[in-house]
Amino acid sequence: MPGIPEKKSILDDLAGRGLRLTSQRRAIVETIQDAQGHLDAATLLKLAQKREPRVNRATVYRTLDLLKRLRLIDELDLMHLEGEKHFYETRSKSGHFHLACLSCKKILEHDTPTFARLKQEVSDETGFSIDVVRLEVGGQCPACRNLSGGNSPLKDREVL
Amino acid sequence: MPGIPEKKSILDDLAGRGLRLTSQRRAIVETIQDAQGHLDAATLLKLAQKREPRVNRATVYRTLDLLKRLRLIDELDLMHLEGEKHFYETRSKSGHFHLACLSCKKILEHDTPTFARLKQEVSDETGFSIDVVRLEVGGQCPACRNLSGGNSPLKDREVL
DNA sequence: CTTCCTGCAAACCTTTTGCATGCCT
DNA sequence: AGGCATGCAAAAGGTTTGCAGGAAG
Repeated sequence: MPGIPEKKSILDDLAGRGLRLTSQRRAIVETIQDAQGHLDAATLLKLAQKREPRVNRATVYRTLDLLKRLRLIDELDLMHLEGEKHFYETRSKSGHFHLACLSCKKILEHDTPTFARLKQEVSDETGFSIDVVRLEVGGQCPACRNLSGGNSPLKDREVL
Repeated sequence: MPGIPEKKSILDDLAGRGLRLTSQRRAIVETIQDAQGHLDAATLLKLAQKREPRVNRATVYRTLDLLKRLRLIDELDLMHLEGEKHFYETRSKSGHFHLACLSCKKILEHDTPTFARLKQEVSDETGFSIDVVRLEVGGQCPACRNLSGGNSPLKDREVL
Protein backbone atom coordinates (compact mmCIF):
# COMPACT_ATOMS: atom_id res chain seq x y z
CA MET A 1 0.00 0.00 0.00
CA PRO A 2 1.86 3.07 -1.18
CA GLY A 3 -0.02 5.46 1.03
CA ILE A 4 2.85 7.42 2.54
CA PRO A 5 4.10 10.40 0.61
CA GLU A 6 7.70 9.37 0.96
CA LYS A 7 8.68 12.08 -1.41
CA LYS A 8 7.59 14.88 0.87
CA SER A 9 9.28 13.64 3.99
CA ILE A 10 11.89 16.33 4.11
CA LEU A 11 9.45 19.13 3.53
CA ASP A 12 7.17 17.65 6.15
CA ASP A 13 10.01 17.52 8.55
CA LEU A 14 10.85 21.15 7.97
CA ALA A 15 7.23 22.17 8.33
CA GLY A 16 6.98 20.23 11.55
CA ARG A 17 9.71 22.38 12.98
CA GLY A 18 8.02 25.59 12.09
CA LEU A 19 10.50 26.33 9.36
CA ARG A 20 9.26 28.08 6.28
CA LEU A 21 8.64 26.19 3.12
CA THR A 22 9.59 28.88 0.69
CA SER A 23 9.49 28.29 -3.02
CA GLN A 24 13.25 28.09 -3.09
CA ARG A 25 13.51 25.56 -0.34
CA ARG A 26 10.87 23.53 -2.06
CA ALA A 27 12.78 23.62 -5.30
CA ILE A 28 16.04 22.69 -3.63
CA VAL A 29 14.61 19.91 -1.52
CA GLU A 30 12.59 18.43 -4.35
CA THR A 31 15.60 18.51 -6.59
CA ILE A 32 17.61 16.54 -4.09
CA GLN A 33 14.82 14.05 -3.60
CA ASP A 34 14.15 13.55 -7.27
CA ALA A 35 17.76 13.05 -8.17
CA GLN A 36 18.58 9.42 -8.49
CA GLY A 37 22.18 9.89 -7.58
CA HIS A 38 24.19 12.39 -5.64
CA LEU A 39 24.43 16.03 -6.49
CA ASP A 40 27.08 18.60 -5.91
CA ALA A 41 26.09 22.10 -4.91
CA ALA A 42 26.63 23.62 -8.34
CA THR A 43 24.53 20.99 -10.09
CA LEU A 44 21.88 21.27 -7.44
CA LEU A 45 21.75 25.00 -8.01
CA LYS A 46 21.33 24.59 -11.73
CA LEU A 47 18.64 21.94 -11.44
CA ALA A 48 16.75 23.77 -8.73
CA GLN A 49 16.69 26.87 -10.88
CA LYS A 50 14.78 24.94 -13.49
CA ARG A 51 11.98 24.62 -10.99
CA GLU A 52 12.36 28.07 -9.49
CA PRO A 53 14.58 30.46 -11.40
CA ARG A 54 15.11 32.73 -8.42
CA VAL A 55 17.11 30.17 -6.48
CA ASN A 56 20.33 31.70 -5.33
CA ARG A 57 23.61 29.99 -4.67
CA ALA A 58 23.82 31.24 -1.10
CA THR A 59 20.39 29.85 -0.43
CA VAL A 60 21.49 26.49 -1.76
CA TYR A 61 24.42 26.39 0.60
CA ARG A 62 22.36 27.61 3.51
CA THR A 63 19.68 25.03 2.83
CA LEU A 64 22.21 22.26 2.49
CA ASP A 65 23.69 23.28 5.79
CA LEU A 66 20.26 23.21 7.38
CA LEU A 67 19.42 19.78 6.01
CA LYS A 68 22.76 18.48 7.08
CA ARG A 69 22.36 19.66 10.63
CA LEU A 70 18.90 18.16 10.79
CA ARG A 71 20.34 14.91 9.48
CA LEU A 72 17.98 14.89 6.54
CA ILE A 73 20.71 14.54 3.98
CA ASP A 74 24.16 12.99 3.87
CA GLU A 75 27.24 14.71 2.63
CA LEU A 76 29.71 12.74 0.57
CA ASP A 77 33.22 13.38 -0.63
CA LEU A 78 33.39 10.56 -3.15
CA MET A 79 37.11 10.29 -2.73
CA HIS A 80 37.63 13.79 -4.10
CA LEU A 81 37.57 12.43 -7.59
CA GLU A 82 36.47 15.77 -8.93
CA GLY A 83 38.15 18.22 -6.65
CA GLU A 84 36.98 19.19 -3.24
CA LYS A 85 33.31 19.64 -3.88
CA HIS A 86 30.80 17.78 -1.80
CA PHE A 87 27.91 15.68 -2.88
CA TYR A 88 24.56 15.25 -1.25
CA GLU A 89 21.84 12.67 -1.13
CA THR A 90 18.75 12.09 0.92
CA ARG A 91 19.23 10.22 4.09
CA SER A 92 16.52 7.77 3.16
CA LYS A 93 18.89 6.42 0.57
CA SER A 94 21.30 5.72 3.35
CA GLY A 95 22.54 2.30 4.20
CA HIS A 96 24.61 1.93 1.13
CA PHE A 97 28.08 3.25 0.47
CA HIS A 98 30.02 4.33 -2.59
CA LEU A 99 32.76 2.80 -4.65
CA ALA A 100 34.72 5.19 -6.80
CA CYS A 101 36.67 3.90 -9.76
CA LEU A 102 39.91 5.84 -9.81
CA SER A 103 40.32 5.10 -13.50
CA CYS A 104 37.00 5.91 -15.11
CA LYS A 105 35.72 8.10 -12.26
CA LYS A 106 32.42 6.27 -12.09
CA ILE A 107 30.61 5.94 -8.80
CA LEU A 108 28.99 2.66 -7.87
CA GLU A 109 26.62 2.19 -4.98
CA HIS A 110 26.82 -0.91 -2.90
CA ASP A 111 25.54 -2.45 0.26
CA THR A 112 26.12 -5.59 2.23
CA PRO A 113 24.75 -6.76 5.56
CA THR A 114 28.22 -6.62 7.01
CA PHE A 115 28.07 -2.85 6.74
CA ALA A 116 25.11 -2.68 9.06
CA ARG A 117 26.74 -5.09 11.42
CA LEU A 118 29.89 -3.03 11.43
CA LYS A 119 27.96 0.02 12.50
CA GLN A 120 26.33 -1.88 15.30
CA GLU A 121 29.64 -3.27 16.44
CA VAL A 122 31.31 0.09 16.42
CA SER A 123 28.53 1.52 18.49
CA ASP A 124 28.68 -1.35 20.96
CA GLU A 125 32.44 -1.45 21.23
CA THR A 126 33.08 2.25 21.57
CA GLY A 127 29.98 3.54 23.28
CA PHE A 128 29.59 6.16 20.58
CA SER A 129 26.14 7.22 19.60
CA ILE A 130 26.52 7.23 15.86
CA ASP A 131 24.98 9.96 13.78
CA VAL A 132 26.75 9.63 10.47
CA VAL A 133 28.79 6.92 8.85
CA ARG A 134 30.74 7.68 5.74
CA LEU A 135 32.29 4.75 3.96
CA GLU A 136 33.98 5.36 0.65
CA VAL A 137 36.03 2.94 -1.36
CA GLY A 138 38.48 3.88 -4.06
CA GLY A 139 39.83 1.39 -6.54
CA GLN A 140 39.37 0.09 -9.99
CA CYS A 141 36.12 -1.25 -11.34
CA PRO A 142 35.99 -4.59 -13.15
CA ALA A 143 35.69 -2.94 -16.54
CA CYS A 144 38.77 -0.80 -16.07
CA ARG A 145 40.71 -3.71 -14.68
CA ASN A 146 40.16 -5.57 -17.89
CA LEU A 147 41.06 -2.65 -20.07
CA SER A 148 44.35 -2.00 -18.34
CA GLY A 149 45.56 -5.55 -18.86
CA GLY A 150 45.10 -8.16 -16.20
CA ASN A 151 48.39 -7.77 -14.43
CA SER A 152 48.91 -4.09 -13.78
CA PRO A 153 45.75 -2.74 -12.21
CA LEU A 154 47.44 0.55 -11.51
CA LYS A 155 50.68 1.43 -13.16
CA ASP A 156 53.31 0.97 -10.52
CA ARG A 157 50.80 1.52 -7.73
CA GLU A 158 50.18 4.95 -9.05
CA VAL A 159 47.12 6.60 -10.43
CA LEU A 160 47.48 9.22 -13.06
CA MET B 1 73.82 -3.38 6.88
CA PRO B 2 71.23 -5.74 8.27
CA GLY B 3 67.85 -4.83 9.54
CA ILE B 4 66.10 -2.07 7.71
CA PRO B 5 64.65 0.48 10.10
CA GLU B 6 60.93 0.35 9.80
CA LYS B 7 60.87 4.03 10.37
CA LYS B 8 62.55 4.74 7.07
CA SER B 9 60.20 2.67 4.98
CA ILE B 10 58.75 5.58 3.09
CA LEU B 11 62.13 7.08 2.34
CA ASP B 12 63.36 3.69 1.23
CA ASP B 13 60.41 3.35 -1.04
CA LEU B 14 61.10 6.71 -2.60
CA ALA B 15 64.76 5.88 -3.01
CA GLY B 16 63.90 2.59 -4.63
CA ARG B 17 62.07 4.51 -7.29
CA GLY B 18 64.98 6.73 -8.07
CA LEU B 19 63.30 9.72 -6.50
CA ARG B 20 65.51 12.19 -4.72
CA LEU B 21 65.66 12.25 -0.97
CA THR B 22 66.12 15.93 -0.48
CA SER B 23 66.39 17.42 2.95
CA GLN B 24 62.89 18.78 2.64
CA ARG B 25 61.36 15.51 1.65
CA ARG B 26 63.15 13.90 4.51
CA ALA B 27 61.81 16.43 6.94
CA ILE B 28 58.28 16.11 5.63
CA VAL B 29 58.26 12.33 5.54
CA GLU B 30 59.85 11.96 8.94
CA THR B 31 57.39 14.39 10.41
CA ILE B 32 54.51 12.33 9.12
CA GLN B 33 56.03 9.13 10.38
CA ASP B 34 56.86 10.47 13.81
CA ALA B 35 53.45 12.02 14.34
CA GLN B 36 51.36 9.85 16.57
CA GLY B 37 48.12 11.00 15.02
CA HIS B 38 47.05 12.59 11.80
CA LEU B 39 48.34 15.88 10.53
CA ASP B 40 46.84 18.53 8.35
CA ALA B 41 48.99 20.25 5.76
CA ALA B 42 49.47 23.44 7.75
CA THR B 43 50.58 21.60 10.87
CA LEU B 44 52.80 19.36 8.85
CA LEU B 45 54.45 22.39 7.32
CA LYS B 46 55.09 23.93 10.70
CA LEU B 47 56.49 20.75 12.21
CA ALA B 48 58.62 19.94 9.20
CA GLN B 49 60.11 23.40 9.35
CA LYS B 50 61.42 22.62 12.81
CA ARG B 51 63.57 19.97 11.23
CA GLU B 52 64.40 21.86 8.09
CA PRO B 53 63.51 25.55 8.10
CA ARG B 54 63.56 25.85 4.35
CA VAL B 55 60.51 23.67 3.84
CA ASN B 56 58.04 25.44 1.64
CA ARG B 57 54.30 25.06 1.63
CA ALA B 58 54.19 24.15 -2.03
CA THR B 59 56.72 21.43 -1.41
CA VAL B 60 54.57 20.04 1.36
CA TYR B 61 51.58 19.81 -0.93
CA ARG B 62 53.61 18.38 -3.76
CA THR B 63 55.15 15.80 -1.48
CA LEU B 64 51.79 14.86 -0.02
CA ASP B 65 50.48 14.42 -3.51
CA LEU B 66 53.40 12.20 -4.37
CA LEU B 67 53.00 10.03 -1.29
CA LYS B 68 49.29 9.78 -1.89
CA ARG B 69 49.75 8.60 -5.45
CA LEU B 70 52.31 6.07 -4.34
CA ARG B 71 49.88 4.86 -1.68
CA LEU B 72 52.34 5.53 1.08
CA ILE B 73 49.98 7.70 3.06
CA ASP B 74 46.24 7.93 3.53
CA GLU B 75 44.24 11.08 3.26
CA LEU B 76 41.42 11.67 5.73
CA ASP B 77 38.62 14.15 5.95
CA LEU B 78 37.64 13.46 9.55
CA MET B 79 34.08 14.51 8.91
CA HIS B 80 35.14 18.06 8.10
CA LEU B 81 35.06 18.89 11.76
CA GLU B 82 37.53 21.68 11.21
CA GLY B 83 36.72 22.98 7.79
CA GLU B 84 37.79 21.44 4.55
CA LYS B 85 41.35 20.65 5.33
CA HIS B 86 42.68 17.16 4.89
CA PHE B 87 44.63 15.02 7.28
CA TYR B 88 47.31 12.51 6.55
CA GLU B 89 48.79 9.46 8.17
CA THR B 90 51.15 6.73 7.15
CA ARG B 91 49.64 3.79 5.43
CA SER B 92 51.24 1.40 7.87
CA LYS B 93 48.83 2.70 10.43
CA SER B 94 46.06 1.62 8.15
CA GLY B 95 43.46 -0.91 9.10
CA HIS B 96 41.77 1.26 11.63
CA PHE B 97 39.21 3.94 11.05
CA HIS B 98 38.22 7.14 12.79
CA LEU B 99 35.35 8.16 15.02
CA ALA B 100 34.75 11.87 15.31
CA CYS B 101 32.85 13.25 18.25
CA LEU B 102 30.66 16.00 16.90
CA SER B 103 30.46 17.57 20.35
CA CYS B 104 34.00 17.74 21.64
CA LYS B 105 35.65 17.33 18.24
CA LYS B 106 37.95 14.61 19.43
CA ILE B 107 39.06 11.89 17.08
CA LEU B 108 39.13 8.30 18.22
CA GLU B 109 40.75 5.47 16.33
CA HIS B 110 39.12 2.12 16.21
CA ASP B 111 39.28 -1.22 14.53
CA THR B 112 37.26 -4.37 14.49
CA PRO B 113 37.62 -7.57 12.49
CA THR B 114 34.36 -6.85 10.78
CA PHE B 115 36.03 -3.94 9.04
CA ALA B 116 38.52 -6.23 7.34
CA ARG B 117 35.76 -8.63 6.44
CA LEU B 118 33.75 -5.83 4.97
CA LYS B 119 36.59 -4.87 2.68
CA GLN B 120 36.98 -8.43 1.54
CA GLU B 121 33.27 -8.78 0.92
CA VAL B 122 33.11 -5.58 -1.04
CA SER B 123 35.95 -6.71 -3.21
CA ASP B 124 34.38 -10.11 -3.78
CA GLU B 125 30.88 -8.85 -4.38
CA THR B 126 31.74 -6.01 -6.73
CA GLY B 127 34.87 -7.16 -8.47
CA PHE B 128 36.58 -3.93 -7.54
CA SER B 129 40.27 -3.97 -6.85
CA ILE B 130 40.36 -1.82 -3.77
CA ASP B 131 43.09 0.73 -3.30
CA VAL B 132 41.71 2.92 -0.56
CA VAL B 133 38.98 2.55 2.00
CA ARG B 134 37.88 5.53 3.96
CA LEU B 135 35.51 4.88 6.82
CA GLU B 136 34.63 7.75 9.07
CA VAL B 137 32.04 7.81 11.80
CA GLY B 138 30.50 10.92 13.28
CA GLY B 139 28.59 10.89 16.51
CA GLN B 140 28.96 11.57 20.17
CA CYS B 141 31.55 9.99 22.40
CA PRO B 142 30.57 8.41 25.71
CA ALA B 143 31.92 11.31 27.71
CA CYS B 144 29.91 13.88 25.82
CA ARG B 145 26.84 11.73 25.99
CA ASN B 146 26.99 11.82 29.73
CA LEU B 147 27.62 15.52 29.91
CA SER B 148 24.68 16.41 27.76
CA GLY B 149 22.27 14.47 29.94
CA GLY B 150 21.32 10.96 29.13
CA ASN B 151 18.24 11.65 27.11
CA SER B 152 19.15 14.22 24.48
CA PRO B 153 22.29 13.09 22.73
CA LEU B 154 22.02 15.88 20.25
CA LYS B 155 19.67 18.72 20.82
CA ASP B 156 16.76 18.06 18.55
CA ARG B 157 18.90 15.99 16.23
CA GLU B 158 21.00 19.00 15.55
CA VAL B 159 24.63 19.75 16.16
CA LEU B 160 25.81 23.25 16.93
C1' DC C 1 7.02 43.98 14.90
C1' DT C 2 9.74 40.18 15.24
C1' DT C 3 11.71 36.37 13.28
C1' DC C 4 13.08 33.89 9.55
C1' DC C 5 14.71 33.93 4.76
C1' DT C 6 17.08 35.82 0.73
C1' DG C 7 20.48 38.55 -2.60
C1' DC C 8 24.53 40.20 -3.65
C1' DA C 9 29.15 40.37 -3.54
C1' DA C 10 33.13 40.19 -1.03
C1' DA C 11 35.77 37.40 1.91
C1' DC C 12 37.76 32.97 3.19
C1' DC C 13 40.63 28.93 3.18
C1' DT C 14 42.90 25.29 1.57
C1' DT C 15 45.03 23.53 -2.29
C1' DT C 16 47.03 23.98 -6.94
C1' DT C 17 49.89 25.94 -10.62
C1' DG C 18 53.07 28.73 -13.87
C1' DC C 19 57.34 29.84 -14.45
C1' DA C 20 61.96 30.78 -13.46
C1' DT C 21 65.70 28.88 -10.85
C1' DG C 22 68.53 25.40 -8.59
C1' DC C 23 70.36 20.87 -7.71
C1' DC C 24 71.69 16.12 -8.55
C1' DT C 25 73.53 12.41 -11.47
C1' DA D 1 73.04 18.17 -20.41
C1' DG D 2 68.64 16.48 -18.71
C1' DG D 3 65.49 15.66 -15.26
C1' DC D 4 63.75 16.20 -11.02
C1' DA D 5 62.81 19.50 -7.19
C1' DT D 6 61.89 24.07 -5.27
C1' DG D 7 60.23 29.13 -4.36
C1' DC D 8 57.32 32.54 -4.90
C1' DA D 9 53.25 34.46 -5.62
C1' DA D 10 49.14 34.38 -7.97
C1' DA D 11 45.12 31.71 -9.16
C1' DA D 12 41.76 28.49 -8.52
C1' DG D 13 37.73 26.37 -6.58
C1' DG D 14 34.32 25.62 -3.45
C1' DT D 15 32.09 27.44 0.54
C1' DT D 16 30.90 31.03 3.93
C1' DT D 17 29.41 35.51 5.56
C1' DG D 18 28.00 40.62 6.48
C1' DC D 19 24.64 43.37 5.79
C1' DA D 20 20.60 45.38 3.87
C1' DG D 21 16.14 44.31 2.07
C1' DG D 22 11.72 41.27 2.21
C1' DA D 23 8.29 38.07 3.35
C1' DA D 24 5.73 35.47 6.71
C1' DG D 25 3.45 34.70 11.08
